[in-house]
Amino acid sequence: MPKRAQKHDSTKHAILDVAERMAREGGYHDVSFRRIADDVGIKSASVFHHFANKEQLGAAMARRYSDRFMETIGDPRDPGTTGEEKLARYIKAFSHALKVDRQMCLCGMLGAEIDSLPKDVANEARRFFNLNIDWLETALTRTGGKTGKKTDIHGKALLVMSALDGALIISRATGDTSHFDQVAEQVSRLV
Amino acid sequence: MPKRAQKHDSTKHAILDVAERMAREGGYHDVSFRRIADDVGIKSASVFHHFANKEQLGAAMARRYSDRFMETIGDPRDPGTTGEEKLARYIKAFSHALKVDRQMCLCGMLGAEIDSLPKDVANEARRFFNLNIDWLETALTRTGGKTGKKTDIHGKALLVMSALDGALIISRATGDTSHFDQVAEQVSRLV
DNA sequence: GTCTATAATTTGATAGAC
DNA sequence: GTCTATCAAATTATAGAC
Repeated sequence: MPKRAQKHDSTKHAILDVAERMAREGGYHDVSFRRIADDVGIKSASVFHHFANKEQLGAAMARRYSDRFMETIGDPRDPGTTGEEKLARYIKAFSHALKVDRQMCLCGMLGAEIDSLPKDVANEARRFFNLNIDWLETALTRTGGKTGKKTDIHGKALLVMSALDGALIISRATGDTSHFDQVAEQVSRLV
Repeated sequence: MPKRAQKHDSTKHAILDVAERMAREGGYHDVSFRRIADDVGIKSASVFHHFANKEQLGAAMARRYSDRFMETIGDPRDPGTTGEEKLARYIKAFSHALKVDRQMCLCGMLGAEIDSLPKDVANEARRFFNLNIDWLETALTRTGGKTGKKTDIHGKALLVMSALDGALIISRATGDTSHFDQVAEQVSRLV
């Protein structure tokens, strides 16, 4: 039977949850071990038992976010759904961040900060964007019952992701979630 | 003749320059009085002579950025240029941030951080977005020789700004400036 | 796995001399 | 307008007991 270091890993999860919330509100530089510890209900020294340093915590946080995001949007090759339905699902993931989480997309935030991030954190942010572009290119390959041109699809993927990330920022900055909806509506009509 | 507190205001300008660069790289929370002072070549106590606290420095920085940006993009009612030309100029301003400054749009960064910003800084960021949306709506009112529908124009303004701010993030995160160009090309064909 | 205690550094900010 | 000196608090991080 497999050995396991801990039963539930609940503290590590809780740390990542709090760190993610902080980063999605104020960015990587606004994440603090003390405040994480306070929120989780432990001491900051205990956080270092789970993550060697802030860079590794940041990288784990970004990696977990990316993995969860990719799982949410599903398989871009799923033959059971159309390109339009896949795009709708992608838009829904951003909408969820805005309206349910009421936070930025973590990697959108990290992307904006990219030049100031420790190497491992920056790499995880980069990975998120590359995964998203690939996913969108695959999902948008066939829309309207037709197979599109590769360069067009690449451009559309970039536009979709740019518009949604930007719409998150604008909606949150203006405090008007309908701004996101109006962008999303146009994005979904793009394909 | 008008009294004036100082001749050139050069230190104040230098402080704002450095603060802006720091904020556009790492966000508001990564701006530090000590590091500003080091870069300018003064002591951190001297920075407090020009700005009472970090919030006021941040607000002044955002205000100056907005004013400069609006001046760069010009008069949206200028009868000498078409809506298409105005949009091209708007896109150019974002392109300049990416390729010349090699930094984020300051207010795009502050917009992402909005929930974690001191009140005055957040208000300046909000002002930037409202000014931009208004500018775009005015500039895009007449394109292709026709006057568009108000709701369409509002939506287009939001999409243009969202896409460009998002494209800045994606291009910087992936390290590929052509990603911005591909988004910009589609945005300019939108009108 | 969590704690106390602590180190070394950085942070925003103030008082007061020049 | 800039400086020295200083402060209280916060930061990342470590050592070692339990």
